[in-house]
Amino acid sequence: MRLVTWNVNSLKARLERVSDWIIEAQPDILCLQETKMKQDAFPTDHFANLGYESVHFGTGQWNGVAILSRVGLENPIRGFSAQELAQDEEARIVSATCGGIRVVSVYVPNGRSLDDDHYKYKLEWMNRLLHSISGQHSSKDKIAICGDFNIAPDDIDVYDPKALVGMTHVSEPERNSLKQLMEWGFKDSFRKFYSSDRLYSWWDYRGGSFHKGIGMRIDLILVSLGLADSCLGSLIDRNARKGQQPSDHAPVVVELDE
DNA sequence: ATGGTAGCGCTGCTA
Repeated sequence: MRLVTWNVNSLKARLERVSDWIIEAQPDILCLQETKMKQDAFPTDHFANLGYESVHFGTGQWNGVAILSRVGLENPIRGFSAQELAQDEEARIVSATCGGIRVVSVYVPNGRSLDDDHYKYKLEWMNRLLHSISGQHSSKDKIAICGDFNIAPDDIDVYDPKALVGMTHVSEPERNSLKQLMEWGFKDSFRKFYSSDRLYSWWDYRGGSFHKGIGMRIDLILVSLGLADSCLGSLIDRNARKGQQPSDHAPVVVELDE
């Protein structure tokens, strides 16, 4: 089973490109982030024609997360819980059971800067994610948290650790929030297969970062201990970051023996 | 040289 996460940076601007990629790459489950779409603008029928059931949680011009699946899609939940959504809840998490796996698509707040309130919100959001998962599951369950974490787990996941001291994505508190999730019972599926540096999933649009190899690995597929042994391989599709009007993120793929 | 680019939606915010 092929499980993918991809921050598409506007599904409206990227629908044709995303569709072409789906036809080429044949994911069984595809988690999307930054659809930047209202709930009813999501092209449900378009994806159905490609063979995918879907669930989308979107509120408009920012955020927006979705799951596409061709191996079933049950018990979808928009937001953190099945309780009624808070009016002002940002569209950053959606989950569904696909092919026996509880799949969670997340778009973790960026943080902006360490002295910004949005950074506190990022840490709180990560804490809420941990408690949402730990409150509903055992790490022996089959769970995959897929998405744009806006956190580079380690120094090898960024191009220049020294240049990023004092910035978001690499700070100790946010890395610790990710570590807590891992210690509860998740593995970074990509790092089961690769130990080297310079393997990134995001490159700034500005300054030709992609072609200079300046990026970060912030898009992760975390697999629960109950799913970790099923991982057969992983890759980041850098080709999807090339050409006309790419997203600034590349798709991250994991193959599961499921 | 704290610039640079992209998307949304219409002025500046977000990333």
